[in-house]
Amino acid sequence: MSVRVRFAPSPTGYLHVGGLRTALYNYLYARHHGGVFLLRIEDTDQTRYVEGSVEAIVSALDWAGITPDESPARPGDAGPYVQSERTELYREYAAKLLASGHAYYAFDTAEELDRMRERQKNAGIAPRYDRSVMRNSFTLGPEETERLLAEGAPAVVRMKVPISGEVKFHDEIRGTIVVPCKDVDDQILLKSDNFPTYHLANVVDDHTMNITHVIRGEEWLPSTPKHVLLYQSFGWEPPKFAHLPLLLNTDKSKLSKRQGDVAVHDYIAKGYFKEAFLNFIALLGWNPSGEREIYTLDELVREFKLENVNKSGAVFDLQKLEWMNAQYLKWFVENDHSRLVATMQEHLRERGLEWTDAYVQRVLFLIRERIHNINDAVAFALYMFAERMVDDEFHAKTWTEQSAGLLADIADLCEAIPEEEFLHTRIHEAVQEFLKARSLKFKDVANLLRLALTGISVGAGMMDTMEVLGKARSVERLRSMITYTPSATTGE
RNA sequence: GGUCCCAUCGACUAAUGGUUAGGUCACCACCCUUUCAAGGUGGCAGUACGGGUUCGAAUCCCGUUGGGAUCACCA
Repeated sequence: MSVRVRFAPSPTGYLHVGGLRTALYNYLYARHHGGVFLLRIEDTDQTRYVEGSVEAIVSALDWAGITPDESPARPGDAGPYVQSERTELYREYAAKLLASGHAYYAFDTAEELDRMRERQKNAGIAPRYDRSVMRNSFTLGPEETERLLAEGAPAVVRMKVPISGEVKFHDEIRGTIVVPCKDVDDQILLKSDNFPTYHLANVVDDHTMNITHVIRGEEWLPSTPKHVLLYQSFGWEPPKFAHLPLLLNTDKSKLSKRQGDVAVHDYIAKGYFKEAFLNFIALLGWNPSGEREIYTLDELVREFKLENVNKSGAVFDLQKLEWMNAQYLKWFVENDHSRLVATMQEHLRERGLEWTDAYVQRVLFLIRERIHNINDAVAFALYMFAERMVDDEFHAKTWTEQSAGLLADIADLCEAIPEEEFLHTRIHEAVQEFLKARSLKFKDVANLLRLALTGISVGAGMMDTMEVLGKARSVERLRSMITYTPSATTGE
């Protein structure tokens, strides 16, 4: 049977980076085996639904390029796999379980359940639905149950977990897992509002959608025995399970909003490349056993194997993400810069600045090894796009008695170079000649030039910077520095 | 607390019974140098602990400890 996997988020806001990794592994697994990757929206809890989150999830997936083969966002496809649109289906299946004796009705109120849990807590035992004392088909008897139902009393359907025995299943990543039935709760399957809970909907959907592999986060491991029991009750062959290690905060707890950004959109907004981001999260919990760090999506597809997925959680380390993004940045600047130039143009427009693509590209090339993220490019080299802002501290440290004279001479010397020869090699030549005549080293004027040309102490090489800046602007900046006076400080 | 999962440098990981326990990020030093980077070279740093099994254990088994997840009419 060919592989069919699904990513099944619930629409409660945004796509979590852990969710993206789960989606990615599902996608990689499907592509690797020539299978199908599906998206299913698990929205059976109407109270938690957040407007617009389905679109947010779909757009994040789209950004990453791991688009589902069939999805609710693509009308006309085999979907729609939106659970709230299939509630009738779950009710039918709940009825089957009721009929076969694998489920029963319960009429307890929220308060009664709270009290039950309170008692259990005080007695030091695990909170679990106590079938023998609560109000349900068993304690009430068939007639009373029928009467309550006929009256329309609020009722839920609970799964009837065997008293003894054990549930056993195989996890593709963790091996055999065994849990005693006595530790499995009589989970609610159908809520009193007639909506299914996750457990029922999930099992019914995975079966009816012919899902072959359930690849999901480790947080689902504890409820998997319930699911296995449900498959058995229905007489269905369960899919294969693979529970992925969690993505962790620095303190090793489950990656959460409290300790940093967890929404994929946050990282999109920060300017990370999808290639770098995918590469990075792919390697969190999985490794193809080599010493390589950089992989394209196609390469990930080719290499991906469930058996290489790790068992233990992985800390989401921003530093490594930064490094990886910088690697991709350099590569893109040198090989495929159109997207980057477009991004920079956007940032320039926001500042009311206008430059040609060709110029923007030259600046980008100039600074490509000094930034990690394309979003930093314009701010980093703002002096290339706008008037230079002089850092007064740098000025104070750099400026000496000789500075004015040196700048005047170098400005003259630059002026003498023909426009079309204003290239870094030619400028270098001229400056060296000048320095030699004065018995000076480049070191002696480097910071002065930097001050005049960029205003700040950090940046690309001076000759290259001048070439990109152009003759006119270079000369102008050198000259205007001569008469520059630092803005008056309050002490003066 | 019950149940389940997990355990190699600070972080991500490689090594599936025999390696001086390897690589990457971060950190440190040096080189390069025109500041800052980038790059190069080197360094720091790990098999949680205790028992077994074996000629031989990071690797298999048991226990301890530690961490995590989960225990809703949420997913």
